[in-house]
Amino acid sequence: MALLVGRHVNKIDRKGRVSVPKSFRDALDSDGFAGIFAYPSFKYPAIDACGEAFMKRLSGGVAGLDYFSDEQDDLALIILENADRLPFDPEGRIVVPAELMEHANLGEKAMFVGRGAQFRIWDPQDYERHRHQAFERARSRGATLKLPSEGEG
Amino acid sequence: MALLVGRHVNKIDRKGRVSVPKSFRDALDSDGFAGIFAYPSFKYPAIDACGEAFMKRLSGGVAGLDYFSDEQDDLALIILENADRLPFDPEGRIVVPAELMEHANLGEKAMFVGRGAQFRIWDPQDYERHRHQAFERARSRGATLKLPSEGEG
DNA sequence: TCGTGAACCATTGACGCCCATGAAAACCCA
DNA sequence: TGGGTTTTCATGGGCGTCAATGGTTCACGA
Repeated sequence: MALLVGRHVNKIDRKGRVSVPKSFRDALDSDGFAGIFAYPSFKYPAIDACGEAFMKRLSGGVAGLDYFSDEQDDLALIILENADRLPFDPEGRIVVPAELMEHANLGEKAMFVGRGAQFRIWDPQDYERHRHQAFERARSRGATLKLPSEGEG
Repeated sequence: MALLVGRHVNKIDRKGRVSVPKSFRDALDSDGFAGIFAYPSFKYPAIDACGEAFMKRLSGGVAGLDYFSDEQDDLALIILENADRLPFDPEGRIVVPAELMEHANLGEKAMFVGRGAQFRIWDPQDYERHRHQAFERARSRGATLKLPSEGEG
């Protein structure tokens, strides 16, 4: 699947509709279902989202996932139970359920943040704070990154 | 992939477009996506950039968490979340997002600096200062470099 | 009949595509 | 080796298309 990257701020209209960025739709629509799966993030006031392929990895083989450490089974279960299936309308928009709106503290705008195979939806201001903090932590720590060797990616 | 080397200064036009040096485009266009991925550098007022293959290594590293310590995981996330996918136009130019323009202190010109598998984009004057400092540091430290043996490239 | 939600249509503004120009480097041939 | 020619690359601007957005209509269930 094409990588989900970049940040896009879109408006949430009076009906609760938001356009999913075109590049995200393109990356996801090979997944079989024209829409996204969304569930509340554990660590942040944000919405985690992905396409059907990734969701199937969660539901099918939690065992095969390195993604989550010790409590991976529990987490996958919680994700599945809390996930919403949000189809695109003909213009590529979704309707964000009230529960998720509240969890992510969403108001007039929603920021879509690409994370490779998934993406997150934040309130733009919350994300800006979160990002700034993460940046500073990494900088003050003098963070370095060891990459997997070529071909393993 | 061919190595990215050399320094090139190109002009940023009124629309925010810059030509990516031809030699860089040639080295990257075997990556599957005709364009670059760009994200702000931690340590410098500069833009880090790479092709899709390199970005997928990062994305893969996040998904296969084993490769990363906690710190490295954070860092990879920050890179992924801050990355922009910048496609070439038919003339081989990209549009630099306002946020990156600001981070790298870019004005009328952009300097592309090859770094092997990636490259950086600097304001030409900032780079000159940075380069001078790095030179001095290395000299005063008596820097040496241990190379991997042939074949481990 | 009324309320809810989804499909349809219309607007606009940004972005990508196209062509034209200029400059520089590579190339060719005498 | 030097001059002339050709190709390629960087640059600038105009224009068309499409993505994002807002409103209205239509279908269906209560």
